[in-house]
Amino acid sequence: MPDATDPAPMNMPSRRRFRREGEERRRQDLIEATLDSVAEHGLQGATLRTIALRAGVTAGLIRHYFPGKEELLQEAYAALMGRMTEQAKAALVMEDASPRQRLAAFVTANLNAPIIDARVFSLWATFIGRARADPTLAHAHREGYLGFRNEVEAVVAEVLAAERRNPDASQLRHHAIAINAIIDGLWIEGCLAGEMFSTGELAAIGIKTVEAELGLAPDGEENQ
Amino acid sequence: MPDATDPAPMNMPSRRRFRREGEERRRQDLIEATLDSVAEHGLQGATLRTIALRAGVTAGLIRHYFPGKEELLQEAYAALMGRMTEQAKAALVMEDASPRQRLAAFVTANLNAPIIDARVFSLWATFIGRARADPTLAHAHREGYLGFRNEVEAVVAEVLAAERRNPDASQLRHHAIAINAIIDGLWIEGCLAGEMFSTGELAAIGIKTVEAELGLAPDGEENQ
DNA sequence: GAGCTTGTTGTGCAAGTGTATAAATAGCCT
DNA sequence: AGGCTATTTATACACTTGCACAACAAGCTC
Repeated sequence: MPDATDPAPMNMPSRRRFRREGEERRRQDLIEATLDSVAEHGLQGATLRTIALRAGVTAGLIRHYFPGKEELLQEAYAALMGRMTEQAKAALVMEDASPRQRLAAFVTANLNAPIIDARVFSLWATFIGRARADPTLAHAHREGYLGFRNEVEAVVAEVLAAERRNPDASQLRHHAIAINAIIDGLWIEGCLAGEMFSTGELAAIGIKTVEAELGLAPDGEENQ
Repeated sequence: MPDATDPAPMNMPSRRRFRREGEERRRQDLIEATLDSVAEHGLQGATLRTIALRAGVTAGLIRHYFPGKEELLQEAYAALMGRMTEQAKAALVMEDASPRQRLAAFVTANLNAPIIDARVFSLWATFIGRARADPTLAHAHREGYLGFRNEVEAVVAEVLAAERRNPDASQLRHHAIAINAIIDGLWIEGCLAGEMFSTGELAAIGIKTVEAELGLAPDGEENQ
């Protein structure tokens, strides 16, 4: 009579099968699995075993690619920020568009998917919450923030130049700070309560508010 | 024969001395210690033992006041949000002030200490990062956010009424969303990079941006 | 195909986690 | 002062965590 307690065939000692992936591919997968784990369970829930399970490997492998958990998390955060700013800046390099149109496109890009996304926001908040205690994170954020704000300031300068206005450096800086705040604030609202806004509504509000901040006359297509 | 393995003096059985504090006091202390721990070490570093140490008690006591760690964290978050919104709203109840002045005071209150504070921001980010996975946190945030936005919308209505403008509900809502975003965005900038702004600078930018959003004529004290 | 490199697995371990519970004592009531 | 009770301490426990390491096998080179 066969062994009823053992559901598996007799070849017990067989190890788990595996494939050798390229180094870059594995690192990428592990980073992605890390971001998924953090987004879903927070930093405390993102254990090496959880991450490994999600990446389809066993926990021990992580140590083969990263010195420790700390470094894995840092690389994951860097990857996240890189992706976000990259997508955001992409809207700025449009050819054949007036500065004002480029600014509007920038705002629109930042206030729609995939930038407006609950998962991304959750990750951002989780990591940024540790920035105060972790100088590495703080520095990474500072760089990203200043880069972003400088982009904004550059477009603003072009927009105002096209309007034949001549703001001084201080005014320019204030505009950049304010516009950055508008985008960030609406981004948060959209990520946290996305279903309260219809499609494109946040972008429309954003453009209107930014143009009001810059003192631009309302566009021809809408009045009041 | 005496126990030679015991390095301590003979009066061993002495326990740690303690005082019995009132229930409300102890709960308050534990919540504060929890917020401190979370702000300093993140959610993962906020262990029961760390919290207890900071509160000057032993870990076991926490279970006497809270069913579990989860509930302690939830109460801590509620306390944090309560304190923040309370301080913010306080600026709105000024007597003998025009709506426009009250709005300006509201913006100013939200863009200075103690609302602008790296520790508070760190806590906010840490908790809000878990909102997606924790319905309790999500609900608490939603309530706070809507309450805040409604306050803004009410003042905006008064301000515009005083200016003899007659916005419809949709315009009012958009103004509230935008102003909320401006405040939130500047709040983040101030918390994360406070030393980049001079005192009162953020509040000044905030007021100017908000008034531009509402289409208010610049105040008499400043031009351009 | 044989052999070698190294990516990958599996197991083990010490430290730390939240929770449970028994033992002690501070401080009120009489 | 003496006792009672609830607050507080202290210890135990089962479990998880990050990390270390030895065994293994995938897939290249010859």
